[in-house]
Amino acid sequence: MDKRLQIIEAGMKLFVENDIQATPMSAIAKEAGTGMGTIYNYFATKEELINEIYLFIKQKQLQHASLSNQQDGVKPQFLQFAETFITFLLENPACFYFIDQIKNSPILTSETKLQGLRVYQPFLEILVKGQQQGIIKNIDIEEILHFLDGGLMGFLRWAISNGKCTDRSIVVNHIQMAWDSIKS
Amino acid sequence: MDKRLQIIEAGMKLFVENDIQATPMSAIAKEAGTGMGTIYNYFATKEELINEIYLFIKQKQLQHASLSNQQDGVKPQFLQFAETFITFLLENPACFYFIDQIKNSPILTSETKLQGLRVYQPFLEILVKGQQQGIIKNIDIEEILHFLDGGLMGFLRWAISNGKCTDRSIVVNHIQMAWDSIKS
Amino acid sequence: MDKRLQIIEAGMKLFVENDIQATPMSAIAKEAGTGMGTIYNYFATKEELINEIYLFIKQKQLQHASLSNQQDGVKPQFLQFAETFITFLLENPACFYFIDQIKNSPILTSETKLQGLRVYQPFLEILVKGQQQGIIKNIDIEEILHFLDGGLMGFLRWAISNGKCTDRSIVVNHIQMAWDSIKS
Amino acid sequence: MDKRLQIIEAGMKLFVENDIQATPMSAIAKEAGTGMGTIYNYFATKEELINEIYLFIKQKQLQHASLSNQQDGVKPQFLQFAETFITFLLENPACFYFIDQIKNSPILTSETKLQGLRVYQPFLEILVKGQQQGIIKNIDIEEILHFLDGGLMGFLRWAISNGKCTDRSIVVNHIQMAWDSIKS
DNA sequence: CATGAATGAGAATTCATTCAT
DNA sequence: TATGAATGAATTCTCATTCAT
Repeated sequence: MDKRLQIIEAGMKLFVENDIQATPMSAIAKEAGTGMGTIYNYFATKEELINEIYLFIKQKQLQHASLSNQQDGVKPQFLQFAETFITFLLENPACFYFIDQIKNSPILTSETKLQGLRVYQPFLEILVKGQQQGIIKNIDIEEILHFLDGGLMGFLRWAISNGKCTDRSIVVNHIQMAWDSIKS
Repeated sequence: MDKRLQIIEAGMKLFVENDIQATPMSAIAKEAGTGMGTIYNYFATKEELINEIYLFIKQKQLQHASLSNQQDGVKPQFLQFAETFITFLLENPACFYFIDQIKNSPILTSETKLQGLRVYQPFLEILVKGQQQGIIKNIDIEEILHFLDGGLMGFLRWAISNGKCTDRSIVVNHIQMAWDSIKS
Repeated sequence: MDKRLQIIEAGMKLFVENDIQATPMSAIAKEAGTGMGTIYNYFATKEELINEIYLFIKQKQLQHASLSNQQDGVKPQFLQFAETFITFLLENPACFYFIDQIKNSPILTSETKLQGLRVYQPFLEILVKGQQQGIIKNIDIEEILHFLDGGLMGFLRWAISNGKCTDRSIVVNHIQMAWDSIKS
Repeated sequence: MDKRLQIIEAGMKLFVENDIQATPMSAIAKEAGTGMGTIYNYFATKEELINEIYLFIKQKQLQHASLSNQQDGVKPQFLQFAETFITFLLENPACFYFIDQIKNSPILTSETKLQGLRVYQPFLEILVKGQQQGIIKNIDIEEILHFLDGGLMGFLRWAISNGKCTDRSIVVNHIQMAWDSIKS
């Protein structure tokens, strides 16, 4: 019924399966069970569709992460946030692959990239608090963020590609490395 | 004179400036100062050209990194290797952007990806030695590698995009985080 | 209005005028009054278009020939069939040229060639009946067929090239030679 | 040693195996064991090469046929000529395929076609003599020729494609049909 | 809103021919 | 005379987007 959602989901599926540039809009229409023109009623261009899929995923990530950040200590909050973050992507590999594929592409507008960063807002606050308390290294917060984000994505790429999605020990390992890298 | 090299360099330049799928072979020919057909005397398809550019960069990375690994301790070796690695990419941003853009694309053949991994061989040996000496965390070596690689690329993406290429302090920060994340 | 038909007819016309390999798809589009892409909505490749034109002509031949084969004797039936066959091609020289040009080309799939042979079905039946009645030489039916077909095409090539299309006497001559060659 | 001959033979071989338009000059150079440019020392264009191959085959046909036409009667001469003609092509299928492929192509110049017709000169003389003696149908000599030529080629196409090259009975059948078709 | 046939600019690739060695 | 790397015009085919129904 919700054509817009159908199109977003069909697009994500095919973009991930075949690469964005190898996925014609017609294939998305077919997968979504709509006509070609219908897509253009909701998204002005292919690029806009891609941007909207990106934001759709980011939205889901945010919902997932914000459910539980009521802990008080910096370290527990960090661990908690990292785990929910990882878990979401491990459980939604299509989301991971899409984000990984598009993250650095000029197809994303700077506005979209900016909105995407909101997902990290809770994370930034934790880091800042940690720095104030002297628990976390006194390094430019953005530098830390990009290091952690890159490490996370690299780890997930390996984990998902090698079918380790259900192996909890590697998640623990990863969070351990992440925390050790930034604690004072 | 060396047409092959001219083409590789023109390809890298344009692929990085405009995105691969937005760069027609004709543009590469023009940039390289050759005819269209000449490219196809050296590379059977656009995909082969891309694979060869990837291997060309990896080759340069390897030469750069292997210059100096005569240190004896695990930590100094690690720091040394990480620094040369980072330095090379900071000084050759086009190489970084190309690798970052193509690394996970299905355009790269598995054979190419395999050859690309050779760059990390010295690194792997350091990590293994470190684990044997109990200096480095006892985590699957591949997991560590992908975490570090992802973190490095994420950090470089940020550093290069924000014009921090010449700021030596951030390199130090990064190496610090990298080492802390894996040491026991 | 019927784009498919327009394209088939434009293709036949140009292929015959200029040779197949000298006729770009763009020229066909122009002649048919459609866009380039429209052709590819109906025919997946140039080769498929060629195959379909061949079958289109064969279809027309079949319709033309099957109108009148109610005669009873073998000889009258033979003469009748031969004449309708010749007449059709004499009156549709473009069809003749196209068939003559493509008949032995590897561009035609074996499936297409097989379907094309259906045109000769009524003819084969006449020949078989003639052999049973001892009227026709007792030679492998396929050998006879290829001799007659070759002779017919050779004759038409000459007749059409020399503007004898309307000269009824040569048709009579031809049929005479054809019949004499196979009668016991 | 004789580069010209090597090139002609390589060209015939590849044109027959792959179709003319699918055979690049570079492939011919390779097959002939010469450089690309060498071909152009002997033949100004690809078309000229094709014309020369055609004439080369016609030349061989002529030599083969003219060996033995000393018989005196019209019918024996006819049978003799037809048989040598058929035999040559059955024994040299590449020649047959090449001629069959190119015979009606606009690639052949009218001059080339004219020269090619010389092969039939002895045949024409036999036919004329036969007509004068009332042995052969009183039909335009060219019409007869094209009928016979077409029938012959059609028959050979079938015979060679179906591996009947060594089956002498079909040659006899064919000559029988040919003679019956033209005799008074 | 929904549809999908029509469109044509644009891309990869081929290959006959040239010419410097 | 022999060579084969270099050339670029020409060709097939794709696909984002439009618009009449």
